[in-house]
Amino acid sequence: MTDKQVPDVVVGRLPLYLRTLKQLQTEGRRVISSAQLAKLLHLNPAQIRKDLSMFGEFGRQGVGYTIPDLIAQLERILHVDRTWEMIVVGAGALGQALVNYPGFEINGFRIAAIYDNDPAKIGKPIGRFIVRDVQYMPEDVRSHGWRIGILAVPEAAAQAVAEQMVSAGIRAILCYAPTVLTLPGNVQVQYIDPIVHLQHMAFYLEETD
Amino acid sequence: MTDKQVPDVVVGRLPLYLRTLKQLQTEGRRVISSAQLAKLLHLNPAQIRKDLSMFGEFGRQGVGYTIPDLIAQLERILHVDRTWEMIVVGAGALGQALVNYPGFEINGFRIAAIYDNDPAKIGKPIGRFIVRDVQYMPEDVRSHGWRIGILAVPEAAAQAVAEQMVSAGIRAILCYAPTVLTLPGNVQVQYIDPIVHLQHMAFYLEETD
DNA sequence: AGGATGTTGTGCTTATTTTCCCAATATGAC
DNA sequence: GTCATATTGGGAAAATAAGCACAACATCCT
Ligand SMILES: NC(=O)c1ccc[n+]([C@@H]2O[C@H](COP(=O)([O-])OP(=O)(O)OC[C@H]3O[C@@H](n4cnc5c(N)ncnc54)[C@H](O)[C@@H]3O)[C@@H](O)[C@H]2O)c1
Ligand SMILES: NC(=O)c1ccc[n+]([C@@H]2O[C@H](COP(=O)([O-])OP(=O)(O)OC[C@H]3O[C@@H](n4cnc5c(N)ncnc54)[C@H](O)[C@@H]3O)[C@@H](O)[C@H]2O)c1
Repeated sequence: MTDKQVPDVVVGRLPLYLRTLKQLQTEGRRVISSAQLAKLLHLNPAQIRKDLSMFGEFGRQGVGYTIPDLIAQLERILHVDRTWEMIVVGAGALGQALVNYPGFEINGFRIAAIYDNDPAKIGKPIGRFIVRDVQYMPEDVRSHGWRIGILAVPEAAAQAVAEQMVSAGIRAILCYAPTVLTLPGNVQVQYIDPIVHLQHMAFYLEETD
Repeated sequence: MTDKQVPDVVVGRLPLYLRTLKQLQTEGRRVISSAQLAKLLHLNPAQIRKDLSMFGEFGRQGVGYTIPDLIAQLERILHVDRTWEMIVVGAGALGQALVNYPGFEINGFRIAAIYDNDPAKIGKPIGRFIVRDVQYMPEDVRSHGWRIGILAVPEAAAQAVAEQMVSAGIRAILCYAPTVLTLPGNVQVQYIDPIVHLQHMAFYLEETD
C-alpha cells in the first residue's frame, strides 16, 4: 500500500514545494527553475529535481517548471486536489485557534466538527461551530466517513482519545499533545510540539545570558 | 563553537528523549533501558544508545539509565538547565494560545513579552501580559538580552518582522508563519506549519472518500 | 560461586539520502 | 543556422544515518 518507492523524507518536502509555488503564483510568477526554488527554500537544486522526478517529468529542459502545472501535479500527488474534512478534538486554547485558521481551507482541508468532554464547553459556539460532546465523535466520524483528526487534548488524554478516533475510522492524526502515540501501523501520525523545536534550537545557543 | 561532531538529526531527537524521560519520572520510574525507551518512542534501541554516547557514558551496563541523571544530562546538553526568556510577536489567535500555555515554563522557557502592531490589540491584556507595540520590541530585546522569539504574525509580515528581531539580538526563531525565512546563518530557525504535516499524511491516505 | 539474564557502548556493516555531473534539450541573439 | 546560455532528468559517487552484533559488565537466583 505505502509507496515504498518514494522515501518519506521526499514526501515531507513536497508540501514545502507546494507552499512556495502557491506563494510565487500569487505574486504572478509563471515559471521557475529548480535553482530559483532551491534558493527560496535553502535547498540543493538537484534535490528538488530528483524529488520531483520520482513522480514524473514535470519540467522543460532549458526552461524550468511551469508553476501552475507543477502546483496541479503536487496537489494530485499529495491527494490535496480535493478537500479533506477533518475533526478537531479538544476545544481549548489551541483548538479554538485552529478552528478559526483560514489556512486549512485553501490548502485542501476543512474542519467539519470540534469536540470536547468538558460540560462547560459542550454546546458553546467556537467560530462557525458548536462544540460537540466527544461521546458523539465516533458516531459522527463513522457516519461521515471522516479520515483526518487533529488532536488538541491534554497529554494525559491523548492516547485514549486517539484510540477512540482510530476505532471510529480516523486514519491520520495531527497530534499537538506532547507525547508519542502508539497506534496501528496503518494510521498516519504527525506531531507538533513547540518545546521540541525550542530545545533543538537552544542546543546551538551559547549558554551566556 | 557548534559541535559539528554531533549531527543535527541527533540533536533533534534529544528533546524527544527528554520529554519521555520526564514523563516517566512523573510516573515514578527511576531506571530505564534503551530498549524500553525505544519502544515508547518507536525507535531502535541502538540509535538511542548511539545518540547518547556522543555526549558521554550515561548508562550502566547490565542495568540501564538512571532517569533523573539522564534528564539532568540532557537538560545540560540542550542548554535547558536554565530558563530562557522568549518574546512572542503577533498577538492573534495563536499568540494568545501560546501565552497561556504552561508547557514552556516547565521545560526551560518563559514568555517575557508579547507584541503586536494592531492599535486595537496594543495595551490590551492577554494572560499575564499587556500587549506591547511592536515598535518597542527591538529596544526591549536589546535591553533584556533576549535571544529567542516566537513569530506568530501573518506570512506577509514574517520576513520583515524576523529581520527586526534578528537585528535586535534574537538568535533563535520559532516561526509559525507558513513561509521560509532568509536570515543570517548564525540564527537558528525552526518552523511549525500544520498544513505541511496534513499534506504529508494525505499522501498516504487513499483517495476514496 | 556460578550460571542465566539483561544491558551498555561501539566497531563495523548496511541502508538511505544527498550531491555531483553531464547528455539532452530549449531559447534568444545575430 | 549557429552559438551562447540556461535548464532538466537521472546515473554514479559521496555523504550521512541507521542498525547489527558482541565484548564487557551488572544483577539475581540458587
Ligand atoms: N496552547 C498552546 O499554545 C499549546 C502549545 C503546544 C502544545 N499544546 C498542547 O496542545 C494540547 C491542547 O492545548 P490547549 O492549550 O488547547 O489545552 P487546553 O487545556 O486549553 O484544552 C484542552 C481541551 O481538551 C479538553 N479535553 C480534555 N480531555 C478530553 C477528552 N478526553 N476528550 C475531549 N476533550 C478533552 C479539555 O476540556 C480542554 O477543553 C495539549 O496537549 C497541550 O499540551 C498547546
Ligand atoms: N491560528 C492557527 O491555528 C494557525 C495555524 C497555523 C499557522 N498559523 C500561522 O500563524 C501565524 C499567526 O496566526 P494567527 O491565527 O494568530 O493569526 P492572526 O491574524 O489571528 O494574528 C496575527 C497577529 O499578528 C499581528 N501582526 C500583523 N503584522 C504584524 C507586524 N508587522 N508586527 C507585529 N504584529 C503584527 C496582527 O495584528 C495579528 O494580531 C500566521 O502566519 C498563520 O498563518 C496559525
